[in-house]
Amino acid sequence: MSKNLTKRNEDYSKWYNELVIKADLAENSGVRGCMVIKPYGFAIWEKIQAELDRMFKETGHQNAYFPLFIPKSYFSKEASHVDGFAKECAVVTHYRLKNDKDGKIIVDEDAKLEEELIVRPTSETIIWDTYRKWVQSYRDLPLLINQWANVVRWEMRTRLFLRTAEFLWQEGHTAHATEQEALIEAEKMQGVYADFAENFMAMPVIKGVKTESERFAGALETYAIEALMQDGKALQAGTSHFLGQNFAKAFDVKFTSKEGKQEYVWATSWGVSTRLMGALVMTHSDDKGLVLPPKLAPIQVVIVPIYKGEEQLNLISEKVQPIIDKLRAKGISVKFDNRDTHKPGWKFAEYELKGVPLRIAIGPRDIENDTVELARRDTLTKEIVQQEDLVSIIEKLLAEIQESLFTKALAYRDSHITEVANFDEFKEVLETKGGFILAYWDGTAETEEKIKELTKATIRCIPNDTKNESGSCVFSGKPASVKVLFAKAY
RNA sequence: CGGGGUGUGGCUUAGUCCGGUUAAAGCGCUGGUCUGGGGGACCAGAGAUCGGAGGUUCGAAUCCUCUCACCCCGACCA
Repeated sequence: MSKNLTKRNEDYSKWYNELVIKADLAENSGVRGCMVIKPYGFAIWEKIQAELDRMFKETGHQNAYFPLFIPKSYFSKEASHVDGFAKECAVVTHYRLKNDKDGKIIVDEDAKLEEELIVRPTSETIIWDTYRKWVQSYRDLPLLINQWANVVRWEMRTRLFLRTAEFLWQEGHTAHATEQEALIEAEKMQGVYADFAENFMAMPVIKGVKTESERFAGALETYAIEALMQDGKALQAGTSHFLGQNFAKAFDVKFTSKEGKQEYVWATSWGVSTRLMGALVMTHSDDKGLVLPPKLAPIQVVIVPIYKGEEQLNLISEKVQPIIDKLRAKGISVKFDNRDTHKPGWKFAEYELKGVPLRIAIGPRDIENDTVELARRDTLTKEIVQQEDLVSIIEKLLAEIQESLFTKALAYRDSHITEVANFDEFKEVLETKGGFILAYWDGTAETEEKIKELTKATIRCIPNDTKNESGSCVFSGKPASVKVLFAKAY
């Protein structure tokens, strides 16, 4: 491992790429655009999954699993959906290989599929084709299903976690009897995502709705949570869609209402992906490596012994064991790194790189004084504490770190929402300061497109808490009734 | 998919323009000794058909042709 990470202010993008690899989160694979998620990275993802899964179930959802392959005919039933994904689909055309005359493995042209299969870029079509059979009466509704799966979107340019050709995610797909209920569901899940982002990832997000051009292919409304990264670029961290009756109509999913009438069901879908890993990295980490919020850190506390010779190590191990037991009893994950193959200094740097929130160092001096050295990853501060106070201090500190990461990220985010009144200011802020720009927008796709062309900034969302005010559009000067958030985005 | 670039031990690179001993260095790896409160030192080792195929030549990492892969910048996207 080379010693130094590129500094964030030198090259943020390079810093990110290096960090993901050096912190052992993921690496590129032999397959273009596809990553290998390494054990440490996957452990974080598992924590994200576990918590989200709990939240989904708490809000009444059940998990299920639908196929990886989608028949092309299903896919083409919803027109705008096809338009949105057609350009990035992997297609399975054959089902057999054979040896050619030189002994090379080739595709067997005789084994052509009657109907080609799309590798799912998302599962709306196959799920709605299934829901048709599941839904007959209003009594079968609502249908509240989630699946954890991988999906494939054939991206031209990929970056670990932020955009990969294959990624892991969850996709919720719900069916409701009324429009109102589906709308509430879509908004509810946006709230679940925001809650998760802020309380577990310690990442402040803005809840809002997407403009028509940024909307999911096939949705009537897309609710999103938008986060701000340290380099001033926005990142869409989760989306929840109100699909109206589009998929119900395309797949003929009807139910008999209480009144005995045949009606189409109302739909939502919502998802977050391994992209959250990228968001997590870019929200908190620093030039020394990852900084993980305690609630998602695979290792919350690491203990590094400092010793000379086996005898001292044994003595320290004895002292450490009750500490480990007490911490584990409190549900805190602890690693005692007693490897003799690495030096303390090396380990310190290693765990800083990996973002372990708290580090305990314990050596002969501490044994004498019944103390340990306790170091915080987020502030890089160290203090000497008495062993008897250790567990309660750690509990408090973990909570404090979680809180402080959020507060710090929030302060950064809030100081990077800049309201502008005209387009010169807009460009000025975008170039010099970055972040979100709050401005009046006339509501037209033309304006949105022009601004994107000229500045590369897009409308990230119309914030939920926006007030109905009137002003003039930052670009066109035409009357405008909403303020929206612009930013350059990942 | 358009423009640019790079492929040399596990990693990062030098050497390529201008062909000529046994392909070089740092990191990492293995063994050992000393060490141990912030990536420690020294000694001794292992490890490369120079991305692949073909060609030119007495001789190719170096020149030519083809091919593959990856990276960066654009268009597209969670």
